[in-house]
Amino acid sequence: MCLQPIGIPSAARRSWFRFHFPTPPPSGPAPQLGFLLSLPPSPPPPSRPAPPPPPSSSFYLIVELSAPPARSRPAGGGVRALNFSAACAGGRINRRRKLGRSKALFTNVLIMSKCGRKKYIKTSIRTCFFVADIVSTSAAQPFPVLNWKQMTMETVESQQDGSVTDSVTDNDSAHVQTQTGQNSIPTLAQVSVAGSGTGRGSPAVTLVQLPSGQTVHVQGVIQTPQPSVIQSPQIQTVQVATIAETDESAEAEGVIDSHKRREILSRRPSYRKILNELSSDVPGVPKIEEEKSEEEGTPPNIATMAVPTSIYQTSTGQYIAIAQGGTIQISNPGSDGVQGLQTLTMTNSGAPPPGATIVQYAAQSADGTQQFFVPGSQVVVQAATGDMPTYQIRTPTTALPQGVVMAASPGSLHSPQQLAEEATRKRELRLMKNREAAKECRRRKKEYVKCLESRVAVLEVQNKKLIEELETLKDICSPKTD
DNA sequence: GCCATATAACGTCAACAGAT
DNA sequence: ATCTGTTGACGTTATATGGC
Repeated sequence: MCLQPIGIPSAARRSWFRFHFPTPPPSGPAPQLGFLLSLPPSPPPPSRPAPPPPPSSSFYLIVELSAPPARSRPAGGGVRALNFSAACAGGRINRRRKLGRSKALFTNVLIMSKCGRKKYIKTSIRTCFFVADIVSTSAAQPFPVLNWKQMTMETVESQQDGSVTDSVTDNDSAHVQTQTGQNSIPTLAQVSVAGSGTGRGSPAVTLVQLPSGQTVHVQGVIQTPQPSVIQSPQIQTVQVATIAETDESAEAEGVIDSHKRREILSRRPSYRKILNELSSDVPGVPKIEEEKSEEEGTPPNIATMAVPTSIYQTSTGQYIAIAQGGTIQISNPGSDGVQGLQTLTMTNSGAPPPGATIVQYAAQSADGTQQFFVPGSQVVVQAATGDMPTYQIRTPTTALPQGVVMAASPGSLHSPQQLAEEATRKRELRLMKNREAAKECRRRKKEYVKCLESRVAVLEVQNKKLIEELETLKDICSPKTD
């Protein structure tokens, strides 16, 4: 299964992913729906089917739905499914009415698709619905390894009247029939609700009934298909140890230690730091890119301004072009020094797409003094030499362009009006940057939380296994009374 | 269908930390 | 000292959900 972003513009408020199955699901008679499941494990999955995973005593059930979104994904719409599992492709998981609002209670489900306003029908599984096996919880690979698995889903008819709407009864349930590898021995697992927390933030408890009759409690079942980057307790331990080693003065040790401890507790490391630290430890985890500037040679006789950071607001969304070493070449400056054709040379892919109309464009020079605002400009691909495409930003003006403002350095500002304009521009620029920063921060936080939840789920399963093992060993070792 | 509530994402502000 | 990035807090918005 490949994970691809659905065609949502970058300015969209949600990130949605659609799972594409390598083969279309067999169009067998309902309710038996067979399809092939794959997840991107590390290393990359072989062409299906993958070797059967080792037998495991427990698994996570991750429920997702079919029907692709009918329209652009609305805010909050269907998002509830994400509360429960790792990704969503549209549709939703219906909740049982009598169980309150807690997202903990998404486990007893019917797979349904919205076919109209507040009308839901049973639907075939087309996009994602998968069972992930946890096959490894070792220290070297402490996170779930998700394997390919061929599975069959069986929907259960409503025992009431068969109509599947919002009024799902308590008897409704979802059955997942799994077939591992070539064995094709169906094992039936029933998922039912075991918890009843209804408050915000109450833990999700899923009771998974295994074919053997064994039940497994799974809390906070969230799986990320990519390698997990949980901050492990070991890393925290190392950090503390390092701090302790740097304190050489025995006298001040207590004071400094407590001070540093306070520092550590007062503000935890940023998500970027955490994930980057982990990415260096966990191979295959992409690093969050740091901004670097790199010098570019510039042709002579062209007015050139280094652009450490450029921000574009185009008609199709906002783009932040981190012009790493990029330059803005004013190849045809007008009398104001800006009017005319500007050529933006980018060294990364942060530039707006060709054809995008720039609503707002702000560039700051290396010394932080000059800014341009060129609304209405258009991005045109001028040339693509090597890996450094060149874009032209065409201003729509004839005479002095509307909205084109060239701000001189602060030292040359005289009137209060100019100062006010400069302050306004700076504020707008900062707001724009902060807007993007907040978005990025939220994204990192979400990733971080997902990882933590995944870690919790793994550790709980591991804990359960260890308890079982302990009980078994106790039984073996305990002296027989009779 | 209406309404209250839940949820997720957003924008902004402010505080803080680190870089310059 | 100043600038800039990061993130918690807060209010807003849009939508789904559930009860009536």
